[in-house]
Amino acid sequence: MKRKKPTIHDVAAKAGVGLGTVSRVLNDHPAVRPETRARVLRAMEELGYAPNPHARRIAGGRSYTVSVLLPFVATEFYRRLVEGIEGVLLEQRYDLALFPILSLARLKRYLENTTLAYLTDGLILASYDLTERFEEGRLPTERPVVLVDAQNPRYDSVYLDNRLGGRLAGAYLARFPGPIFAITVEEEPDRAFSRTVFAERMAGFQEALKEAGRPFSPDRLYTTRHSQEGGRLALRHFLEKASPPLNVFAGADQVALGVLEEAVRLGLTPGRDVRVLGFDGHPFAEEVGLSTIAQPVEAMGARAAQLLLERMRGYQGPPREVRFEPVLVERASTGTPPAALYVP
Amino acid sequence: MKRKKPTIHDVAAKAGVGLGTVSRVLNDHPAVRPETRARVLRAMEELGYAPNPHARRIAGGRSYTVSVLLPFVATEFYRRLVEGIEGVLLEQRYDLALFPILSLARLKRYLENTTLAYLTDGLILASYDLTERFEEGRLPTERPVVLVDAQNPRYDSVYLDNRLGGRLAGAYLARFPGPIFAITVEEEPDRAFSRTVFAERMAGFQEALKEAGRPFSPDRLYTTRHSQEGGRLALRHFLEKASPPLNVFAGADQVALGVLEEAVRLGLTPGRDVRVLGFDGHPFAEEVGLSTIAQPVEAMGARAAQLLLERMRGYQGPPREVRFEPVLVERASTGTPPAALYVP
DNA sequence: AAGTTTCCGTGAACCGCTTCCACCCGAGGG
DNA sequence: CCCTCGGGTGGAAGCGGTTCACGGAAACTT
Repeated sequence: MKRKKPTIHDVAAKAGVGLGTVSRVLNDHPAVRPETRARVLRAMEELGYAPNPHARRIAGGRSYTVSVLLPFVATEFYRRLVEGIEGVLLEQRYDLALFPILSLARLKRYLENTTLAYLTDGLILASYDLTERFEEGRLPTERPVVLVDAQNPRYDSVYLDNRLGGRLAGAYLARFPGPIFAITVEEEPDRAFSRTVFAERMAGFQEALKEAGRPFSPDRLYTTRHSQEGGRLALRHFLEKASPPLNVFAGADQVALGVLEEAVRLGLTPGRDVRVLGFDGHPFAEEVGLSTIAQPVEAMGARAAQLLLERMRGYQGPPREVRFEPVLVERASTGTPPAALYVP
Repeated sequence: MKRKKPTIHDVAAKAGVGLGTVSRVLNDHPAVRPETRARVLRAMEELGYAPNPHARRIAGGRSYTVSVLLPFVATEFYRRLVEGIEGVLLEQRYDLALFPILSLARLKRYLENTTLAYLTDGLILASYDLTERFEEGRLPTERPVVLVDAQNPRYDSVYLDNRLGGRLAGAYLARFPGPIFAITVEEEPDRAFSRTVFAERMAGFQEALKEAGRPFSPDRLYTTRHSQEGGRLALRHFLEKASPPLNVFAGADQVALGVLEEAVRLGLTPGRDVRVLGFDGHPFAEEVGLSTIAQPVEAMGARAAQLLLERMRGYQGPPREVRFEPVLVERASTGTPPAALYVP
């Protein structure tokens, strides 16, 4: 005896109101007396009613769902980003569907086809600026689009000033004695998509170092993938070139974590023998006392969601760019910085 | 002047037939004369018509979309798996939506809420046997469910015999002279979900080794994450314990790749100084000449999709278990195996 | 007190599709 | 030659919502 899902009719009957009224409650329409609204809401509650998004889509042209296209990369960054996006969306009774981009072929299907993904009300593109893969640099969709963790003149975009982050890192590490090394992250080679965030971080880093009178030589840069083990290999590599104390800037917290891990394993003291500065400001950085250039990932996600909501509600203005700034967070992994600038 | 999307009415008008006929063509109903069908199909083609899945869902109770819930882990495995699933589904005019499980909270939302995921016609759960997280060991859904890369008595499941794979690896490496090492993969600790595939592989491996009279001591097992760099660290670690030639079984191709990489970097010759055997049989293994225990990932995905299709079409039988067997693929990374068994 | 507004609410029409019943027509049977 | 029978087809009804024209009652107007 399985009961069918309750519909709007059931709710209307139970609350003793008309269909239209229930619908209005559902859509936050103002013309409903508070007590009526309450009655309807209670009926919904009791019936365990939830509107059918397909029906809403079909009838109203809106599905109350947005698609988030994101790289298929399991990092804390995307977890935080989605959390930020979701926070805002849920509050507005919107749902979100994630579309991991496993391959270029998948992406094309997402966009060219009339799949469910494509029938949502808006699109958030994370990290990849995929626009150039399409004609005229525009995605083949008529729905609003917002980019996050990427910049593009044609669409609203929310991004972090990675160069500034790199500069903060450079200026900070320049104050310490000892050689300075850096680790940058390379994407998987088979990914056709290019990203520039890590390159920007390193550029800013070297810039600041140079300005501080401590130019950075390329052989002190180690490139690896976005893994903890990469950081461990990097530290070993550095230790072959110089002896402690040394300073390491890692382009990503996860990699920095590997550096810390390996330092401890080798009997070195983080913050003294090896000073490590990460980039991201992920929760785990705090747990392990990792100094880092923190980026407000959740806030960026939330902002992107807001921009998209505005567009979905009809805003037609020119593309907006929202720039976020990272901040330096000092913790134990860099020890106590010298009061004065270090002069080599 | 943006044209609206064509609907079934437009197609009907253009083809000079009734609505019902177009719908029948759409659903492969047999009662349509071939020439009529052709005319309708041509009209669709010319109009660029694609049926609206929301409308189909609402009207017929079917949306022609299935959800795939999978771990948010960027590995070749899932790329292949999805490819296998998709191949079968597309053929049957089904669409698929991916739902990456970023966190436990997300999973709950996918299942408990009335989100899009939940409104598709069927569910494929990859890798995680999530059933035990719910009451009575059943997912809170009435749609058919198929597990892949996991086993469960309550649902149809498609899985690889990982223990057998490990045994194959053990039996094979036991034939070579020189010490035998192994690398296993550990999942991210914060993931609440447990997986046993790697443990099973290692169990089988040790079993076979023991049977071959070459028992494996635990200190020859290195644990790392699923990264290439992990393989590199492992090899370094092994080289501190023994000198070449040595034999390495890596629980995953990607890790094996790191071993090869590091071997070359250290001036060792794969297949002679270091014999490496991976697990997965991913395309890149062939490119680099990596011997491996190959699993038919695409076929597993395809099979899972077939099982699901049967269920969606009404099959009510008891849960089915489909077991796949891995096979050993010999390539250059293990060199030429001795004709006779090696006797220590 | 009667006419206006404003506020709430109602339910028919409709969104794009599936389903099912009615209907047409030609072939086979008596 | 009339009657079935059944394949092929058309279109109304309905899926679960949104929207909108419309109406009743209360609140303001003169």
